[in-house]
Amino acid sequence: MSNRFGPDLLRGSLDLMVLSVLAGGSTYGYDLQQKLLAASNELVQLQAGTLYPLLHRLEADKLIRSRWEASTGRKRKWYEITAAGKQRLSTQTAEWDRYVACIESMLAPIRSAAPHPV
Amino acid sequence: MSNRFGPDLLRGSLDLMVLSVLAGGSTYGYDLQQKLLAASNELVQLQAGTLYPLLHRLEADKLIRSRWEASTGRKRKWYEITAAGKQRLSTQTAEWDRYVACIESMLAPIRSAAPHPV
DNA sequence: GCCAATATATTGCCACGCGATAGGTGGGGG
DNA sequence: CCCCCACCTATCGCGTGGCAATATATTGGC
Repeated sequence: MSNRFGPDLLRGSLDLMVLSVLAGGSTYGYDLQQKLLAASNELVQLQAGTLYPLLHRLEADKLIRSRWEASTGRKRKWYEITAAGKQRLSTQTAEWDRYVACIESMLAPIRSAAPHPV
Repeated sequence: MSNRFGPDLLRGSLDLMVLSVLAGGSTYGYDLQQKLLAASNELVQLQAGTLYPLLHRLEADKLIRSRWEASTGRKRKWYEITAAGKQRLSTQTAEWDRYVACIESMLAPIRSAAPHPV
């Protein structure tokens, strides 16, 4: 099964989501996937082919940092948000807010156009 | 100059925006571009290479309908939303709402994490 | 020992925003 | 009167990134 949102919707905010989860504490890929699933009320079901390339991109951009760790039992690749990542999270959040406000103002007339009459 | 939002953010909601504008009345491409610019407070500056292919896609999907019209002076291609388009607008709006709620719930802990202390 | 869940990774496909480019029309100023 | 410029639509190629499919290894339970 794939994602409940279209791939296009996700595209704008996947980085934001992942960074925000990692801002709440370090974790590894598979667990991140589960956390997103839970935090989104089962709506964001990230595929492995989406998740891992994304993490690699974020790491290449120095927004996150990784380390192989076996102390917790199984060998897993733990990710941690960097200072640059936190900064990006902040600017991305601000852009997200502007974006939502923008769309909402465009949808306003539609919404008030009585979908169900008084 | 390009769009003020990244291409990825736009991707999820461009259809929604265009349909919502057209739901407010028929118009032609160039004017739609200006309307979006104005309605978004200059934030959504759609390029021609984005706008026209998008309109053609929406028309191919029967969500909008076009007609060359010269009665208003210059020859322009007028677009009108169809019944299917209105229906799509409605479902897309609902999905948008779920999407925003989802992201907002993920951002909530970040926002409450004292960006500026009490 | 076998199987399912856990865990990471890669490849190819495809959609689409964007920059660049092109072509045509109409009106106002020189 | 003609030229320029704003207007208006269109297309091509590029890069990005989500996704399905696939591969591979590990661990715990039965």
